[in-house]
Amino acid sequence: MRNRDVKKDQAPIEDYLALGDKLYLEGDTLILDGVKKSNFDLMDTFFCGQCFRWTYDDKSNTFTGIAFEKVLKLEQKEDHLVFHCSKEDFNNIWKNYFDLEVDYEAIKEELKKDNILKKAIEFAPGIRLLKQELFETAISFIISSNSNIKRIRKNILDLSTNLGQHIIDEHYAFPTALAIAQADSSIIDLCKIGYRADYIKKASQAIVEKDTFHLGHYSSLPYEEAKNELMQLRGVGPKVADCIILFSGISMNAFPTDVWVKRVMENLYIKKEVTQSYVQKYGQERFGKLAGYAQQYLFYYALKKNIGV
DNA sequence: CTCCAGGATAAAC
DNA sequence: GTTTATCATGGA
Repeated sequence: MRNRDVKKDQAPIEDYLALGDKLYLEGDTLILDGVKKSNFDLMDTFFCGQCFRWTYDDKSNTFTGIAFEKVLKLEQKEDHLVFHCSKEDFNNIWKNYFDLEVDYEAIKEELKKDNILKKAIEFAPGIRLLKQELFETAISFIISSNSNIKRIRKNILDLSTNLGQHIIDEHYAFPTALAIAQADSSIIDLCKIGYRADYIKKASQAIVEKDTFHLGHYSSLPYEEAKNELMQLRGVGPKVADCIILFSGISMNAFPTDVWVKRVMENLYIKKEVTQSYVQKYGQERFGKLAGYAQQYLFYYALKKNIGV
């Protein structure tokens, strides 16, 4: 950063009451002032397993990601974030993508009444739940099944490079449903998705045929109905459906239960071995409307602390 | 070499 | 309705 005093003298172009922050224009960047790692940590947010298209360059201390057909570069400073984007893109895309109008301090305060969650939250208090594009989320988590995060990231990068629209430099948008539905199998095979290649192609074809595959439709449905409808897609079972519901922002009541969440819940809460569906319902009932947030804090905590292994 | 990875599917119980 | 073998690929 150049000179904080200069920007402080300017009138903020917008207030963000949820964060208690203000947005300033500075050259061709935007400054979101008053953000500390304790309430928004880019590293933990991008690498806690909810998304797969962000990278970090430690030489420039810059995060680069692609979403909604836009490339964004970000920097985290001591008390502010630097957005390399226009005011229009910030307001139209990133403000919602980063969930900036939701008060995470209130959410964390509520969840920290639970002593176990308190430890998980204090381990990574800066995680925010991204509102990701519905189709990208669906395909990404179909690919995630029985895989690992490193490989998922490469699969999605390859898929975007081969089938997505070129944006700038080496960056490509996530492919459209039509692009995957019509893609030649030999091109998808280049991405080394394995047996999931058939899943994403059939799911994409079904999505192209549907006129209801959009956020508004699923958000208008009760959780169970949205989940059942998503599970009609090839490659979407209960866990993947919950990931789609949570990470695209359909409902924050979802509690995706993978091996790590199952382990941490069995070890720290339930104190015995149970089924996956038992853990999923238990989490939803225990954490209610905040189940999705609780899940992500617990998942990351379990993953990094190797709980239950 | 075997085992596992943010699971889903079809088939068997 | 609930368990179980199988699925393609890469890393440990």
